[in-house]
Amino acid sequence: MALRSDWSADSCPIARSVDVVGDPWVLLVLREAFEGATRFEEFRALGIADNVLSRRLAGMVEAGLLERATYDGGNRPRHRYLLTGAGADLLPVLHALALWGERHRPRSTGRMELVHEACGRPTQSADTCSHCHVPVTAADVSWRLPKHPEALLPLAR
Amino acid sequence: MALRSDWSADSCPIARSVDVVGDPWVLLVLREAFEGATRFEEFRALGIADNVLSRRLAGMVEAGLLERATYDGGNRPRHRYLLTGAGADLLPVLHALALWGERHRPRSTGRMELVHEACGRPTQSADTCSHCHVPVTAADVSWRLPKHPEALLPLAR
DNA sequence: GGGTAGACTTTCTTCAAGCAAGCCAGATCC
DNA sequence: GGATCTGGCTTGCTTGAAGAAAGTCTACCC
Repeated sequence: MALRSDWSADSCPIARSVDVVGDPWVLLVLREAFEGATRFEEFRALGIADNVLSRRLAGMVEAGLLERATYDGGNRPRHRYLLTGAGADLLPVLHALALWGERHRPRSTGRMELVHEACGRPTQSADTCSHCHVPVTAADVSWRLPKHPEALLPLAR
Repeated sequence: MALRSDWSADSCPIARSVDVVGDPWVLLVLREAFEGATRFEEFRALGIADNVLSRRLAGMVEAGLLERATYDGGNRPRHRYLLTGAGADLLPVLHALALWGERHRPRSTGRMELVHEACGRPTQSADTCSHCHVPVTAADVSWRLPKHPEALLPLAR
């Protein structure tokens, strides 16, 4: 598609963010990372093509959203991709998308809820507990997902 | 790029939203719309190619983010693209991107601020006034943009 | 009736998404 | 010790969308 436009030096912070996360796979890889995925194999569950996943992971490491850590899994070296601070700070973007999706693209099969651990209630805000009025981060929120309505999933960070 | 993946019927609301706004131009067209752009000619200022803009506007109308209104500008029929409720509800997504961009891709030239009209203070949340703790929508917020640091821009809705 | 403005449409080239297959190193099976 | 498996990629191919530029169409402007 010829070289896609570059907004990395745009004067608008929205455009600069779009330059980083204005891609479906980046957002979905982030979602998987928050849900605990760390290995190449785990991210494949998204249904992304291998070459695209490889490129995206490398790009996200370069963009500072993920960090590639080498650890040994049974004395063979393995890598995992861990959320950086910058990556974890994108949680409100995912939450805003989740809230919009629930409202404007609803499905009958179970809702997603963003539960504030401290008070146990779902919040309707992307970054604040709508009950306690305190800011929430990955450390304070768990997700209740449509596919596992009984489980409450603490987020990676 | 072969046909891009389709998440419109995914069980995850994040994926369903990504299906709609997981594209740089859609997000930037939305930003322009919040800043008051309504006509084809005005959106061109984004630097988007005409054919791409044409397709995006049509897609966003079909997705229910924009509404194409015909009005008469000097007894010749003209169109404008207006934000729908669903489009306006994407404001928190743009705000979350703006806050992330300011924090993790800062520029020395002026900050963007999301000002809650009622109290006059900038909020650090995507959808709540961090001072008053009330939810904020396009009706309650104005943007202070890096390129016009003196102006306070009320948002379209 | 020539020019301009707005809103597109068409044509062309380039590049990335998607798909499939291949590769390589270490572990595990037999 | 050869064969298979697993994880994490890389390579090759096809198709379609992004980008750039030019063309179209309608209506007013002078």
